[in-house]
Amino acid sequence: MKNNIKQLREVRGISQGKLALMCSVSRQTINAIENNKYDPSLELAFGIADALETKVDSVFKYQKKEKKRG
Amino acid sequence: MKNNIKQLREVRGISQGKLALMCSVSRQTINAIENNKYDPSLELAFGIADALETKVDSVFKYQKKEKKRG
DNA sequence: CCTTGATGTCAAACACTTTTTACACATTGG
DNA sequence: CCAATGTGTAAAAAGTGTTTGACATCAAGG
Repeated sequence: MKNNIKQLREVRGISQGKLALMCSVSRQTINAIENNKYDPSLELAFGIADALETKVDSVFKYQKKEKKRG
Repeated sequence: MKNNIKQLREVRGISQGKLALMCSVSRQTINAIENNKYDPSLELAFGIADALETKVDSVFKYQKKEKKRG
């Protein structure tokens, strides 16, 4: 799964912390998702898309699962 | 979160079991999601949308969280 | 009646997501 | 220097999603 949260965030001038507030999650959660540590829950994916005024399908793109490394 | 998996499935003549196979998850998982026991992971949401030849935003609609009852 | 396929439900176990707390570095401005 | 803001990272604990195995109901057909 890849996402363009960072780009969408930056053109809107929203920090990770602000986006976290808008989605009611921790700043670390947004940071981890942006950096592909893990995928958000479906609910949070909708929250993020909503905060960025776009669609889930526009923020996230599915791609074959990448195996986790060490 | 609500979804129209059942309707999308039925117009395509796909059973819960078949959809489960297409998504590589158990039949119970599809059943539980259809019956709003819980929301799928984002990855599975994409898998379901894909199997039903539509978009995540078309299959699932976000709505205020419903508190769990005993 | 018996079998088969589709659906609904439960519980235990396991894997993954999220929170919390804490520390690090860079930049901006007093 | 010191404070504030934005970002990256880590570990433990809590919460959520998924699998497996089991059992129940309903409908269709031998």
